[in-house]
Amino acid sequence: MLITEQRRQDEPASSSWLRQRPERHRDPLEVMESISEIMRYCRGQEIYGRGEPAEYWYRVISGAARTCAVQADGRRRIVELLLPGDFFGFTPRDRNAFDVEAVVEDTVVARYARCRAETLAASDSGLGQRIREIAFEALLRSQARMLMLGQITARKKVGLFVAELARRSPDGAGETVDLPMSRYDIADYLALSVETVSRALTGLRQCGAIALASAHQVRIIDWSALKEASDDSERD
Amino acid sequence: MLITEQRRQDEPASSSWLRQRPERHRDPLEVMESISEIMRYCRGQEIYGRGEPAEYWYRVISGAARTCAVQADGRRRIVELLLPGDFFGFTPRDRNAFDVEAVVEDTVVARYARCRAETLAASDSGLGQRIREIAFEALLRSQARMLMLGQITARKKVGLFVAELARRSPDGAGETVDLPMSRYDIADYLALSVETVSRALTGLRQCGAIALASAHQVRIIDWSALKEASDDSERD
DNA sequence: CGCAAAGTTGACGCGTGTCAACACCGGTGG
DNA sequence: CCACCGGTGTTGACACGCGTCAACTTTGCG
Repeated sequence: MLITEQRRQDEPASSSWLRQRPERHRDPLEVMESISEIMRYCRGQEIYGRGEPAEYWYRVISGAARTCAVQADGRRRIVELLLPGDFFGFTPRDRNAFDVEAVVEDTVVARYARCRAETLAASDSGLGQRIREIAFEALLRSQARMLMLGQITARKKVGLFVAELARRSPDGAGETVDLPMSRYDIADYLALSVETVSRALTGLRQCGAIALASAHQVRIIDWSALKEASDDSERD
Repeated sequence: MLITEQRRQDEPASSSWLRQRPERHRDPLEVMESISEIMRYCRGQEIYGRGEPAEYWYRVISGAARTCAVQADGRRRIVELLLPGDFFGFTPRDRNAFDVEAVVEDTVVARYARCRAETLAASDSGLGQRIREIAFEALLRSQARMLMLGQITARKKVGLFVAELARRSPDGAGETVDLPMSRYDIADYLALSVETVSRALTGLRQCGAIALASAHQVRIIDWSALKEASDDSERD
């Protein structure tokens, strides 16, 4: 199960965003809070850069962040979208492989000095296991995302993206989702052009799958139409 | 305990496939060999299935394996291509998320009972750290693969695929690579159709980037043309 | 009010999926 | 030995969806 699920923008500074484990055992992660530093970033601000020494592990507290890469042809690609509860900064080397930037204003992040965290994990095997589990979750997320990327039609990609965002959004499977990112971000995330993302969204709207309150507020109307958005039927 | 048949590939040293760590310290993974069981699979045979209890971690000794998923529209997708040295079976839940099958005949795999491995890691923090590191590597591989998937043209996807396979192939960056898998596998791996894969390969051949000895033997001629295969110049 | 960034919509060319036909290869049985 | 067969790989024809370029509208901010 996921640890996440819990975050809300307006959580107080405590560690209430840390999902409590089932009753009698506390989450081993709590011991890592002793070395956490809270950082706050502006919209677009770099959290760390590619090639820098990987000195920290991070966790999103509130807001959102993106993992960016620039490929040979100059296109930017967004490798990961990081939401509250997500860890990042995991790398097998001693240098970071990608840039990470804040997506929204006042993105708050906890960071943990890597060497100190490793030391903690060495003496607390429960913590070590928990971090492995978190890494496995990140891997599974990445693989699930790959399936999304492999979709043929743009409408399916965008539909699955909105659905996933809704599933992970604060109120669980609520019907309204807000897209914290710009169309450009979505395009780079799904390996599409901005125009195609825009067209896919209006297409989903015309199909009756979603409604767009504002450009960043999506209300999901027909959940199944969203996910299986291939039925090229309607055209209002 | 109970390693019956060591992989018979002409490995001289007992665990030469185990990456030696720098100097004075042995790889912590070696202690995990005490609980390894060696398994052998036929071409196409299932190693484990989606939804089964995740009881083991695995490592490819020789041969190759693929992580498969079937998406809603019935298409098969290959999520991971597992080559010798790669670990798999990592999942945050208690059930496997995907199917894994052997790609080539006589694929040999070591498996480690998950609970026993966790116990070992709990008492040997070096091992725990090493496993985290391996999980981070798997994550990085997955992310690198995503960048490959995000390429626009099929020729770039296939070119990068061949290049990566060459880089990871036994003889390092040798000039001849053999594709252990069928065109169908490549297609499902790159989210393309079989025909497009075939066309991309002949396109690369006509561009002078590669030569095809047989259908599964690729000789790399122009390395840069392979990677930046977008210059839509020649057409023999 | 005015400017710039972000988002939308249209027109058009090209790459890829699809369907189809064919070539190639290994195995089987007459 | 050859005929037959199924699986695999290649090539062609065609339609459609996406990228690109362009123009316009909307939003946000001073």
